[in-house]
Amino acid sequence: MRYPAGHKDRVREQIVRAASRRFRRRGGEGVAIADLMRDLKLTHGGFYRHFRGKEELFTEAFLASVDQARQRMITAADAAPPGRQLEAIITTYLSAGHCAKPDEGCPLAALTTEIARHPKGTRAAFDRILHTHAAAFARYMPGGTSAERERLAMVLFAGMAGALNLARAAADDELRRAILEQARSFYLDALSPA
Amino acid sequence: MRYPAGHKDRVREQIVRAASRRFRRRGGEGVAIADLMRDLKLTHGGFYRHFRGKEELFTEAFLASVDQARQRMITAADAAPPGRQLEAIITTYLSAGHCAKPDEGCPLAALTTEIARHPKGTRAAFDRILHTHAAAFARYMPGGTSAERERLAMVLFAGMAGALNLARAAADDELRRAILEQARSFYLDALSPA
DNA sequence: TGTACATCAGTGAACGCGCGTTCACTGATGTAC
DNA sequence: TGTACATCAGTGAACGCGCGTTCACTGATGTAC
Repeated sequence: MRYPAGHKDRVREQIVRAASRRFRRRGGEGVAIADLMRDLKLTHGGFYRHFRGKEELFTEAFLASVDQARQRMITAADAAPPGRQLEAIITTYLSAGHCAKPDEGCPLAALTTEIARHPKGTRAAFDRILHTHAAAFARYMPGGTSAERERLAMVLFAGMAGALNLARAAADDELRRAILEQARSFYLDALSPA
Repeated sequence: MRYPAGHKDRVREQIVRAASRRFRRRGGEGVAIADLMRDLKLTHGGFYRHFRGKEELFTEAFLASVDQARQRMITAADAAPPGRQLEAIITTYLSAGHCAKPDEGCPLAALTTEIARHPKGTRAAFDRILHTHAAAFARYMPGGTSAERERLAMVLFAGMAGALNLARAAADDELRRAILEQARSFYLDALSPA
């Protein structure tokens, strides 16, 4: 073969990684296959050696970015002192840094609205990753059964994603800052074991 | 003139109303001017007698739908018994009916993510309507100064919008129902004057 | 009162552009014999 | 070992389509005289 063993897999991974960033920054319809491939020093024709089409890439990139975001967030949580992991999750998620970098940030914030408009197959994959995601965070949540804590994690992340999106939409820096701060104190209060 | 007085204003209003529904259902890039005009038994060329372009329509339709959503929500709140208005806001917003009808529902849920990707002019208009919106709901919020209650209203609506979007993205009906229910009890608890 | 002209919301063909996808081709390497 | 052929990731022209926008035109009514 022309290329060394593993070459194709590496290229595919690069496409997925680059796509996951672009999708988060610009949304599904704001990303062109040709631009994406050009960034990787490739041409658009080769794309179809790796994916059936754009929808497949979107789904795969979304799933990959959820996994990546989860790992980062759990790393941040576990770096916190015992008993303060949930606090670390909330303050990290609702930080100015996360707000300023949608392309490296939580794909639930950047893409959930449009996933609601995607075909059912994509949304079924969404259900599964959402479950995986929430299950991983359930242990940081207060409350009853693990199923309850899992649902609470879903609602917490959904709520924080909503606040992050609102902050990102704000044109005024001071308004953005105020939204993030208010959201941090709201979710910290709401989930403190009072 | 060919058309009676007030005709142009009425047509413009119809365009804005139809657009606001389509934008909420399909997103900004999912709406074609020609389709929109065809629904109103008009042709696409006439659109430019009313608007400078699609961006202007998007902004105007968004603002109009926020006003409309606010009026509906305040009507629902004020129909509740005294002391239970906030509860009415939360249960109405997070109802299965609202979840099932994005085109008639809250534009903050349907469009905030993509507004974050719009030009600064659009986002400045967003800041103003957000302020108006939150100020109108501040009186239902618990807590200190009116500025604090206003920011709390922003965070509450952002959070509920996040939960609504998550529920809309879910492919499974049971998951959708569970997200809405968990979100209702979470926000009710968090804001009950405990 | 009648006639010529101006107005302007709406029409629909046409333009230009972006973009997803297809396809014949390339060329380096692997394999068969 | 050498030669002919197969493989296949990547190339880039081309196709088809949707869509935002422009523009010359229509025709009913208002206005000037």
